[in-house]
Amino acid sequence: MGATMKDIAKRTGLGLATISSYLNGGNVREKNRIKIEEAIEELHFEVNEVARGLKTNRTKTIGIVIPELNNIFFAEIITEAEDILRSHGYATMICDCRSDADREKEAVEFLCHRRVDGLIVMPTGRSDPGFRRFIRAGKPVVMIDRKMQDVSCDSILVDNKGAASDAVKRLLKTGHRKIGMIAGPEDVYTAKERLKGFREAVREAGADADEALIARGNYTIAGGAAAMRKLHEQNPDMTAVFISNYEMTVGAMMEINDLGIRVPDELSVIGFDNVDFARASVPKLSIVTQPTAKIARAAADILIGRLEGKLPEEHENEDDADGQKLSATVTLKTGFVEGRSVRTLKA
Amino acid sequence: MGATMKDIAKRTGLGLATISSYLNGGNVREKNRIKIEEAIEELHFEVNEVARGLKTNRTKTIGIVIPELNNIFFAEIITEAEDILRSHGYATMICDCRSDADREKEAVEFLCHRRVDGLIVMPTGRSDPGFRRFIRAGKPVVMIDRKMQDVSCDSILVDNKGAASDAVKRLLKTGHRKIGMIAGPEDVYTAKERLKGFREAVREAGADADEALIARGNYTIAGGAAAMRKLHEQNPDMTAVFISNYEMTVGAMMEINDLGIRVPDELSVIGFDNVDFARASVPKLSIVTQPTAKIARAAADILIGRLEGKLPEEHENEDDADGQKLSATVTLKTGFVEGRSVRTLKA
DNA sequence: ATGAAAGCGCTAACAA
DNA sequence: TTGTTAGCGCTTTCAT
Repeated sequence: MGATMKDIAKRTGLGLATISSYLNGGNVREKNRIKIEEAIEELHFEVNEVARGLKTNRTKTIGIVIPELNNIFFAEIITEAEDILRSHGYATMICDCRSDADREKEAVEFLCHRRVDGLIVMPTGRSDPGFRRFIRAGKPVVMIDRKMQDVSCDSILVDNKGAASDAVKRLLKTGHRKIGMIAGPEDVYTAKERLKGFREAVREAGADADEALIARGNYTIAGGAAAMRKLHEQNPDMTAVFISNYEMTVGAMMEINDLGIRVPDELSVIGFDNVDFARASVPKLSIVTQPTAKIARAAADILIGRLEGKLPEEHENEDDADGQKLSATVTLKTGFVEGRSVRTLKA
Repeated sequence: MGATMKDIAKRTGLGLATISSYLNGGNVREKNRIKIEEAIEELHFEVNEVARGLKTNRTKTIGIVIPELNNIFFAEIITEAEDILRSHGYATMICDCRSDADREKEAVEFLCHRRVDGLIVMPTGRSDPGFRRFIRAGKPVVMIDRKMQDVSCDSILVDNKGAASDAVKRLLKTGHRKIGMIAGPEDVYTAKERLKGFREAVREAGADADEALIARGNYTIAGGAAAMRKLHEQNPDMTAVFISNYEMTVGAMMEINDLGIRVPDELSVIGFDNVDFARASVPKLSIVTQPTAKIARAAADILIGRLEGKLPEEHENEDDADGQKLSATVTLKTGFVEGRSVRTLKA
């Protein structure tokens, strides 16, 4: 099958070390360089990254664990991250854990066995995904969309609270007082933050802070639809709604569609995340956007930095509490795309 | 760092072969089994898949090459395929090549170096993605959404022609005669097939077969929007339009939205692929759907079958023309989801 | 700059 | 059933 370095060595009459040196950018006499290149060409030699990985203990592979691949927000991040990582020679192993904590743990373990050099994780819920061992082994982990106090790893976050608060303020500014919110799961970090932002803005403005104006939607399409229906039933006088992720935005729009509610005449809407969907909606939706490409780049850059730059020294003594200090947290700003789904009230 | 088999051997006083046998499901005396399990537990031993891969020459890793990860159709397939593969112990390395033929080649090469055991490819265009060498090495390749005559690998297809023809027939049945189509790129297999189906149905029914009723849209949102505009301008009397993939459906809907065209009163629409989008549209879109889960399962099953079952014997003599016969082609049926975007004409 | 040799962690023959 | 040993393809001292 594939030719090996030995074959190249035989063919050129050189030693293994010379070939290896050539392959890794070392100095090789001009004459030999040519000989080697010829041999590689003729024998169709390709470095066996597996063998290299065994020897160097670095697989040049990054594991990515996500709740759902089939979700534009995550898919965009991964597309970008994979691109950057591959351009640095890193392969990407993706594990979709379908928003399930057990699968998440399995995935981390799976990737552990595969000896990935680092991990990008977008944790599903509250439970410990089990990558402590990973970190203890000195391998870098970057978390997206979640902060863990007791684990020392880098985090890439978005200003979720600010984004929600900003969206609500836009509604308030146009005269809305009875604003509903479709919130995410109680145990998800981003959902909590977004809800916080909502509450803060409502309270500050002295608008209606009735808890009945808040419905949980579980971050799914079905959840968004159900929450929309509930909000509509419980709050006949609600004039606007803020939906806090993309899937629920789709679900809510379906429900609005089904209920025959006209946007924005009867109900103003601010959604989340997907520009294309927003632009294709009738009327165009106003939405909060997240900087997916930046998130991906930040995650990939930090990971590569840790891997190739100055790694935080592996602490021999595991009970060293200082290890924590080394982790970084990047917080990115969200955006807003204006549509035609918000009505200005006369009142 | 991680414990190795040697450590387990020392700890238990057993030989390497016994440990290996245990790990691979071989027979081990009860006593020893327990000893081994204890040692594994205490030492936190985990098999090093890299070393195993080097030895067995099987990495238990599948490469997936796709045009766009950030695309629901592909994302759904990958989610499912990854799930199945992982449940069989295979890791998945994904390469997004952004619909670029050069990147596609790079990706295949990249995965080749990584010594993946097999490949799932959804080829971008016409050019040879360069996986011939792969096949020649006896490694299985499954192609999705494309057939190549001169390469012997398995293909998973969908009845694209039938799907398009069926969609058009629905329009014809409701009285439409001037039906536009937003077609995909000329060099993409699925696009060609869908266009064929459209033409066939139109011709059979004796409806208007004016070429001006066909606009190319490049399978992108922007392309779909531009094509929609063009169709609208060139065919003031067009009463229906069939859009042949998801991204273009979104784009077309945006444009329809911008142009202020009312669906279905002024224009009937049949789109493609994304049920959620269709249900969230106003009015609900009628669409052709593809069995993504089945596609993924077929691809994964065939691949695993080749890998674990009776591999087609590696032909010692490469010029054996008979190798071809062994490849399978699976063709799956599409579905249709009825919305409210098609108007029945009185005429 | 180059060669010889050891060894990464595992599997697989072969022996016992 | 279990132990011994060689070796997968590479990198990496250590000599030269």
